[in-house]
Amino acid sequence: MNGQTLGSRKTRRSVSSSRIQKRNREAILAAALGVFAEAGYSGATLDRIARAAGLSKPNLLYYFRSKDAIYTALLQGLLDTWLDPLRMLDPEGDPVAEILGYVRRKLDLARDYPLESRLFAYEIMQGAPRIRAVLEQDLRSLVEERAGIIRGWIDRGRIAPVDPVHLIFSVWALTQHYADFDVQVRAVLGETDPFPGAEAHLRTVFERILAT
Amino acid sequence: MNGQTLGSRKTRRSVSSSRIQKRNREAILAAALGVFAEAGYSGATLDRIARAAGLSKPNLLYYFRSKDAIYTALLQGLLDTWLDPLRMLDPEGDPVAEILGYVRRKLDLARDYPLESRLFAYEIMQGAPRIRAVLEQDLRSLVEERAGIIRGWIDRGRIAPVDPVHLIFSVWALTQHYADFDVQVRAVLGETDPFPGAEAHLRTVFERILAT
DNA sequence: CGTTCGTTTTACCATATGGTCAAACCGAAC
DNA sequence: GTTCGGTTTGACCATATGGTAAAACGAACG
Repeated sequence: MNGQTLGSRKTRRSVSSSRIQKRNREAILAAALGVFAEAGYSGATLDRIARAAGLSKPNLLYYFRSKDAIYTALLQGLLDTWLDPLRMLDPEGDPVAEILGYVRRKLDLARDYPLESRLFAYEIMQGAPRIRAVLEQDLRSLVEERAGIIRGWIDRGRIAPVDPVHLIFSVWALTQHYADFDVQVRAVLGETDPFPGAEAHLRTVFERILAT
Repeated sequence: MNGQTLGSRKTRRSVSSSRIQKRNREAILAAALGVFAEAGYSGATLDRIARAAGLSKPNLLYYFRSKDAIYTALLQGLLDTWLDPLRMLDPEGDPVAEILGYVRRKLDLARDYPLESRLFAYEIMQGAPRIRAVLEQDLRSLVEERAGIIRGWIDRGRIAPVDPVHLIFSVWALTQHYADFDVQVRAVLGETDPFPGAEAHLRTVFERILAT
């Protein structure tokens, strides 16, 4: 039985150890998220992650068998959160409000989880080596399904005709831009917080795109 | 006098050597662009770049004094090309046509120079350590100036009111998305070439945003 | 031919980095 | 207090990688 096991028999002993496990694994993931998001996969070092997590490098490797394992764990936990806003599109709701709500939730994610956004961006830009399969299956079918909903709205004349898939791409692009290219955005805007402006802008933009 | 010198006295000798210099420097930059764009700065190795350029590593370092020098040279050459489309906004032209033209030129860049796009994206995402100053000065003033033009069009009622700076961000985001997140886009679309669809979509989108 | 000078290669180095291992540690149960 | 099992550490290793030095190469010129 090694340390990776998170099983929960053995009364007190294993309760307290699993508590430590939980705490440390979370600390590691949090630290790793910061480092990976800042430097990308290859730019991140175990030393930096360990230091950020307040552990020694071998101790870190006691909780995750490799750098890759940490990275993969992060990605795995991310994907669901990342696609949730899209899943929330309600076919029964008001089309414009639904899409505006989607945009808003996505922008909120970009604002509140910029590290996660960047991590994801790095992975995709590198060719998505570890999540390509997920993209080609889960993501693809989710997008197709949601695009179907949007197409239904268009067919019923509830919103102006647009390519639904490219519309979804546009939401991704416009919202993630504020997280991933944060530095550029701030360089242009000065010290102002970009997000209030972004929110207003995106609302206007999508209202106009969808208006019948 | 070392090899870095590109001076041009000494008749034939230096002509032929500068020819070699030019050829090899170009080969190195081309190779490095591919490698950096694929793996990011820290993921790229001199060995890979050298092999891709058909040179040995020490030979590579005969032409550029360091990995950083190669990277910096690439970035430097890039920035101008990247901002050109924005510079071409003609205050005298038809507002909608001008902005649509800008979008189109930017999308063409994304299609024809995806490596450059990704290189740029990596740099920004890493916090733009080597071009932050340029962003905060050249880029910022260029955007402000061009935003002024757009604002003028709005004031004269030629296009619908939008925040001009966020409008420019939107152009960047929407066009670069197709280059930088290419893998994701293709995963969703299947084997289809995304660009024809993207072009039609973006034309529609910006027409609606700008329509009075 | 032989010198010259830009170019290329061979051999090499220091450091960084992912990862291993066995010993030490430590709190809880007996 | 001793034992037990999970946890932590110090020492260490192999490899990768950015970079250097000096010798070898080769085409042009006298």
